[in-house]
Amino acid sequence: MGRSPCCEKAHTNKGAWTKDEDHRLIDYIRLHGEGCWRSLPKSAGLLRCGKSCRLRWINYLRPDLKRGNFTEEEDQLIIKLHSLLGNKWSLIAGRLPGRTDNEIKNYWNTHIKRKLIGRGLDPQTHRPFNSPTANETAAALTTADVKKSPECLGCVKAVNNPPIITQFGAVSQTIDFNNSYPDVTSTKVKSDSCNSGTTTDDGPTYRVPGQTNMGQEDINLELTIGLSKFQGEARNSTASSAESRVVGLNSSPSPFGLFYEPMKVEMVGSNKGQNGEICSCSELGFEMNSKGQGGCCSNCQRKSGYLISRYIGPLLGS
DNA sequence: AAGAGGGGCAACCGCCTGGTC
DNA sequence: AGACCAGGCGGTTGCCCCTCT
Repeated sequence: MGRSPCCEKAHTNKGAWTKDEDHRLIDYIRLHGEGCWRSLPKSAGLLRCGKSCRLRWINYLRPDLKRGNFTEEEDQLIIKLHSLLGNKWSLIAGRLPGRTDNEIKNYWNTHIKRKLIGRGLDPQTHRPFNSPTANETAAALTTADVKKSPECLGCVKAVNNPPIITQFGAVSQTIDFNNSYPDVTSTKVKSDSCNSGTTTDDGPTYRVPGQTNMGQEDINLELTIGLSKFQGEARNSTASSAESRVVGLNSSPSPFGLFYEPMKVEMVGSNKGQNGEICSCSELGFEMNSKGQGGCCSNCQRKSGYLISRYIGPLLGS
């Protein structure tokens, strides 16, 4: 089945954007907000494809974009994230506020790739070129894996044959589920859509599919597994002095110790009554989104931000 | 000073996914 | 269930600019 073009290509401009076009787009979005990119060009008086407008806004015009060179910290973070996620630029961007997937992708291809090669590392596998297992290293979780199997890594394993995974290879240590998230079992975690061992008592260990330990010692990923600030609060949920507590979970916990959906939070103490949901970003030490309500995360500003924090936040530490 | 070559990056293309009807 | 649509994503292209000769 063919698809109709996203816009009438015969009457659209292409190539570099002019200042006038930028201003029209900015003004329109300031007035009406983002969304409905298909109809935006006509409404804004732009002879552009809706997709082109979206790209221009997201990659260049958005006011919260960070301009300038990448810092050494950002470099290291990108390398870490790429080693875990592969070319999932949008996920990586979700972890770097103010940076876009396109920017990171370009930066990777023009700078970091070369940097790693200079260190004798394969930029795709993050292993030394002479590593005998370099070719065996598969990409980390794919977007498709994540989207198709949001319940737990057990389901992801089913997508990623072979399914038996008993070791966490992206880090230099194995993760004991109970140790990495000791309170999951004591806070009545719902596991309504998957029963493939997410809350077992015998402490199963996991690894990211396709990754092994071999060669990892050559790259100090400095990954840590630990409880986040918010998890710490949840751990104290029985204490009367706690300001908030987890009262429900939309989904099961991951073996990484994260929830796949925003956590439902009941505020107690001085904030009583301001119940809502909290983005997993909070687990990384960020603030709860405004008024504690669910929806778009005020920190990451994008859905992929949720994903990144949900899936690998704890691996990176808070 | 001018042309060649390469790097950097904005923008485009085509495919995928999720939502709706 | 499947067709359709909008939005989103990763890969690639092509232009501009800088450096080198």
